Amino acid sequence: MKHTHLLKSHHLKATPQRIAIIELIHDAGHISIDDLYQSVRQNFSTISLATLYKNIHTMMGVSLLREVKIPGQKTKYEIEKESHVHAICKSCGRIKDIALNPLSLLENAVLDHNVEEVSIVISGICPECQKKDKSE
Amino acid sequence: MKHTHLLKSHHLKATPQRIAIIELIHDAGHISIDDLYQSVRQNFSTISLATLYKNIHTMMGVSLLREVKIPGQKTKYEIEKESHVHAICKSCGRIKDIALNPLSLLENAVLDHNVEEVSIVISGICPECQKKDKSE
DNA sequence: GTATTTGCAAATGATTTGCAGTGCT
DNA sequence: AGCACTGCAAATCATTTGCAAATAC
Repeated sequence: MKHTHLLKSHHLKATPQRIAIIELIHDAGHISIDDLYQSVRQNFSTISLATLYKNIHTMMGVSLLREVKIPGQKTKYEIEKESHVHAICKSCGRIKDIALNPLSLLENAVLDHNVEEVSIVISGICPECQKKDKSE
Repeated sequence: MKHTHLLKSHHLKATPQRIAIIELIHDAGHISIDDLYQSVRQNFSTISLATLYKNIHTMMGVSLLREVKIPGQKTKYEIEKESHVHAICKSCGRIKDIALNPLSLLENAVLDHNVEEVSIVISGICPECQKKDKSE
């Protein structure tokens, strides 16, 4: 499936490089710049890292991609979708998405009873800044 | 309070630089390398970034410090303590720790009803690797 | 006294920028 | 046609390494 529509719907020009980038990130699930670069190069031997970085930032700007930062790993990127948990294996390094619903969490985390570390980050506007914004 | 005992209890030599580093991270809660460097320099004008990095890695190695990676921010470091949630304000950038208990979560997240994004990462050993390990 | 740590300088790695040429719509 | 995108090279920022001198225990 060509991901042209994903780009168009986010008001970005659908260049072949971008289509390839999305295709690869989609297939990989989560991918680092290096791995992405190696893969894209197989179809676009002349693509530059600069182009990759620029596109990734452009796509993050329109909420098409999301940065995944994990302790001890290089930054990875994923297609933005509904909130989910990232489960990392300390042995093989693979990342698995777990849906945010009780059954799925139970099956994956509790029943496998192998969770060693949890890192939760939430973001929003803190109460102080909410007050400030209103008074401006 | 001198954090000498923290170092000793983790089997690390208590150099004045290390004591200052821990002191500052403790006071700041979460701090980036840059900010830490600027602060430490006020007491150790000759300290080098290399020393900072080396010490931070040494201390992470013995689970005294922990890396905090947040989308869109530089890596920060904190003293390792019981699991907690990091709440980031998108406006002022400040990071607040929220204890992992229902009341605290309710008060901070739900009652302030300002959570825009959630990022959860769990790590452990995946079922496949657990099997592999057993059979080796 | 010895092994570790420090601080410097230099190397490496990651990301960004400027700009001329190209290509999408 | 016009503006955004690409790719190159160079710049910048982040992190690591090697090594001689200093220091904790």
